[in-house]
Amino acid sequence: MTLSHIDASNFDLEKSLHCGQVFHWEKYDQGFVGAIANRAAFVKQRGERLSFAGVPERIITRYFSLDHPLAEICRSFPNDPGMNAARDFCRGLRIIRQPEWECLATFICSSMKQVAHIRQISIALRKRFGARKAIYGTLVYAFPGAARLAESSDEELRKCALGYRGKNLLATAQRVASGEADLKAWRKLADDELRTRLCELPGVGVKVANCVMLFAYERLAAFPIDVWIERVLRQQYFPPRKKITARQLREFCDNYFGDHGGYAQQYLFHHARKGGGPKMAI
DNA sequence: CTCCAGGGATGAT
DNA sequence: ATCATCCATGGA
Repeated sequence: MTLSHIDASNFDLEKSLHCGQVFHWEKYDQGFVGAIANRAAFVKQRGERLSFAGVPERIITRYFSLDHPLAEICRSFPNDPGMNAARDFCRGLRIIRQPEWECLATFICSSMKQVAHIRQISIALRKRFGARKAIYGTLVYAFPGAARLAESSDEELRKCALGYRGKNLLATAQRVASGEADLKAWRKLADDELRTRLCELPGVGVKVANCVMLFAYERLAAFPIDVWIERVLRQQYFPPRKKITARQLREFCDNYFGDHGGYAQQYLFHHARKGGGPKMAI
């Protein structure tokens, strides 16, 4: 399998894969192997040169959003100390374009879980139900389609260590497989309408819906609020010990971070988790 | 509005 | 080796 190379300036592969948006990539040689939709891919980065195998260039460019005007997006962030520190720390981090179902299913499983555990669930589902592919003699697994999971069972899903989430995943898989929930058709919906539809699915609340909007539907303003980001926001933007309702927090985020709030959220999130940024329990 | 089940990894003792 | 902690959703 031959390696191809492209210029990928203002891109950080490692950060983009490890900031909590995708969970199935594994280290291999100097890079990573994983599935992009149903194909096995190898990717590695050396400076501004991105090398890859297994998929054509357009798939790589699209998946890693190399077409996003990242410098412009970062300039649109608010100018405050916390945001500026996060912007510096996360240089090159891009929001990955994930297939809708793969993203939805993974984030249903993410509820009440930490990144390390979501990884295990994602890999377990892929190994048990997904198509097996090989690249450089290494096996990688595509994420199983909704139809495959819909014909599974609560018991079988629970073997993938997802506990009570199995019930929600199964019910949502059935709605997607039956066409009752048409994830592709939802692309044309406005943000609020899309969020409403996603929240009607079992196991999907506002937080998961916003993750799916950001990571699968290119809604770059969607701002998922989890406990991590909530800590960051309270610490950086609100007086200590002042009581702020979830609603006020939501309103602040939507107004303050602007059209690329989802990018700002990822940067704040990744900086807080990995950057030793604001002091918090890790 | 508040309370709490739920599962399994991870960190603390 | 056991114990406490983490945490989104949904339902009481």
